[in-house]
Amino acid sequence: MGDLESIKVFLAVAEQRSFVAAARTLGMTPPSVTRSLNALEEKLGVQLLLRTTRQVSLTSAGAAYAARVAPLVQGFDDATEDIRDGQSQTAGLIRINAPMSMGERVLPDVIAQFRTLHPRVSVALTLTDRMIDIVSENTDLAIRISEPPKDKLTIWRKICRVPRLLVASPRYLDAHGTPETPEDLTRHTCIGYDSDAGPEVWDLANGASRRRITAGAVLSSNNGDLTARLAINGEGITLLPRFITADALQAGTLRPVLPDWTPPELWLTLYYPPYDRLPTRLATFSDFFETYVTETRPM
Amino acid sequence: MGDLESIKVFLAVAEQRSFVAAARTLGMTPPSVTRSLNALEEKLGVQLLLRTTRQVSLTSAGAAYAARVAPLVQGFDDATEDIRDGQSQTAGLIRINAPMSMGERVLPDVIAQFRTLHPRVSVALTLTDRMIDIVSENTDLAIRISEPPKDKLTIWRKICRVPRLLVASPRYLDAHGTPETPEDLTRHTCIGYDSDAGPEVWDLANGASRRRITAGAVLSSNNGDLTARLAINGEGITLLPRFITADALQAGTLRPVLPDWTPPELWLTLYYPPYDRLPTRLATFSDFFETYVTETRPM
DNA sequence: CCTGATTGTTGCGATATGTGGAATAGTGAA
DNA sequence: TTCACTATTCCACATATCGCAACAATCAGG
Repeated sequence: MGDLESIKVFLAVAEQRSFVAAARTLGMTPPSVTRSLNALEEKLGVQLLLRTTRQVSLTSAGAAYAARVAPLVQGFDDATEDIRDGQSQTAGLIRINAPMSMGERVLPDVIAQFRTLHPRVSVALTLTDRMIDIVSENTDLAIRISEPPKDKLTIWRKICRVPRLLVASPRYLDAHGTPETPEDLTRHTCIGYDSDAGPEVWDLANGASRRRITAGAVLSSNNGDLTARLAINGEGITLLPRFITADALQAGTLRPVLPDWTPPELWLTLYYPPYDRLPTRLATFSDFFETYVTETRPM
Repeated sequence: MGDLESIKVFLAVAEQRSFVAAARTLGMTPPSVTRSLNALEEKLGVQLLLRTTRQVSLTSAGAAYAARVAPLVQGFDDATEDIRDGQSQTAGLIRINAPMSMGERVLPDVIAQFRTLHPRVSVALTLTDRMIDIVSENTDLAIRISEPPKDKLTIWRKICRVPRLLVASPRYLDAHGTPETPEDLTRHTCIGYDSDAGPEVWDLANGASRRRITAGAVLSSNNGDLTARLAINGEGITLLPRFITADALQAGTLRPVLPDWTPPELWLTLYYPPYDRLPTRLATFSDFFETYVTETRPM
C-alpha cells in the first residue's frame, strides 16, 4: 500500500476514532484498515494508535504526526485538484516563443486581448528568430513563419498564409533602375535572409513561369525588421512578409518590385511540443490566435 | 504503486531530466520509472513530461506541479524523520495525569528538573483525583496512589510505598480525647476518602492484630489536601499519606493518632496506555521519577 | 452474572498487481 | 550511414493485496 494512502487511512481513523467507521468512509474493509495502519506504524517505527476493541485513541506521537501531516495531505489534494483544473479549464501558464518581428507587432495585442478573455492564463513570451528546439527550450507553443514540417516529433498547425512581396526604396530604384524581369534581379543587390542552411533562394512564379534567384550574396540579415530597414535605407531589394513592410509601403518609403512574380507561400504555423493531447489552454489560445490573425488583423 | 512514491519518481526524473538516471538513483529499473510516471499522469489526467528518446523536459503543468509538491514531499520526509527521532530519543510531548495533591507538591520540581536534563521534552500536566480511563483521556502516563491493578489492558509500574498515618488536630484530641485502641475510633468522627466504591475502610494492623474501621460516615472528601485542612480545623481524625501531612505534623497543627496501628500499604504507581513497547521518553521519565521519589525526595 | 452485539485482528484462497529481463522503436552523434 | 543510447513495450513470473470468514476481546443490557 502506498505511503500517502496509508497516511490518509491513519488520518481518517484518528479523526473518527474508529476502524470500521474509517473503513466505511474510505470504501475499504476493516482488515485493510488494520493492515494499512500496521504497515505505517512499522515503517515509522512508532506506535500511532492505542487500540482496544472498544475504543481507539492516539498516542502523543500519533497526535503530533497527525497534526503535522494533515496539512501536507491537504496540500497534495489541492495540488492535484488545481493541476486537473488547469488542464481541463483554460488556466495556467503558456510559454510562447515567437520571432522578433511578430513579437513587436501583433503579439502584444493578441496576448492582451486573450488575457482579458481568460484572466487565469499567464503568458511567458520569449522572442527568437532562430528556429528552436521546442522541447529543450521549455516552450509550450512556438510561432513560426516557415514551410511546415521539420522533424517528426513536433506537432504543428497551419494558421494562415503569409503573403510576401519584393520591395525596394524609391531612392534605390531611382539610382539603380526598376527590374522588369526576374533576370534583372541578378544585377541588383538582393538582401537575403541569413539562414545557416546557406544563401536564401527566391523561387518566383508568374503563372506557369518560374525563376530561381539566389539572394544574400552581398547583404543579408537574420531579422525581418532589420532587413526592412536596410531596404528603406536604399541598400537593395528584398523579399519580406507584407505585415513587416506594410507601414513602409503605406508611407511610400518602400515600393513593390516585380508585383506579378510571387514567391512560394509561407505559412504562419504553430508548433507544439510532443504532447499526446494538447492542454486546453493551448488549444484555446491556438483557436483565438487563428481567428485573430485571419479576421481581426489579417496578415 | 503508491502515490507518494510516484511523485518522488517524478521529481527525480524532473530534476535529472532522464529516466535511466532517475532509475539509478532510486534503485529501480527504467521500465518501472516509465510505468510509474504513466500511472501518475493518468491519475492526474495531465501530461507532466515531454519525452523524446533523447531528452526529457517538463510541461508547464509538470513544472508547476513539481514546484508545488516538492516542498510537500520534503515535509513528509521531515515529519517521518522527526517522529522516528522523537521515538528513539527522549524528546516529544509527555501528557501526564496526576492527583491534585501531588501536582501541587512534588510534580513542579520533578518536571523542572527533568526538563533541564531533557530540554526537548514537553510536558502537558493535568490534575485529576478520580481514577481516569487512561486511554480515553489522552494521557501518556498517569500517576496514582493506589493498590496496583485495575483492568488488564493498562500497564503499571510500582514506584515506591506511600506511608500513611492517622492524624488529628490537638484541638480535636483535647476536645474529644485521644483514642487508645482502634475500637475507640468508632466513637470519633473519621474523615474518609470519598470514592464511588462506597465508604472507605481502614484496615489497621498492629503486629498480628487486625481491625477494620469504616470511615467517612459523617464527613468525607475526594481530595487529600481538603481532608487535611478539615482535620487541621478540628473536624475529626483522618488517614492520609505522610507527604500530605508532613508540614502540619512539623508545625504541630496535626498529631499522629494510634501510631502503632498501620494501614495497608499504598503504592505510588505509574499507569501507561496499552503500548506494545513504551516510547523512550516515557521510560526515561519513569526512571527519573522513580529515582527522584526514592532518593531526592522520599515520600 | 451471563448473553449478545460490536470492534479490531488474523488466516486463507483467489486475484491482481508489480517486477525485471529481453526485445523494439526512435533519436542524436560520429 | 552507422552506432550508441534512451524510453517504451512485451511477457512470464513472483509477490502482494484483497475480501471473506472465523476469532478474540470488550462493553451494554437483561
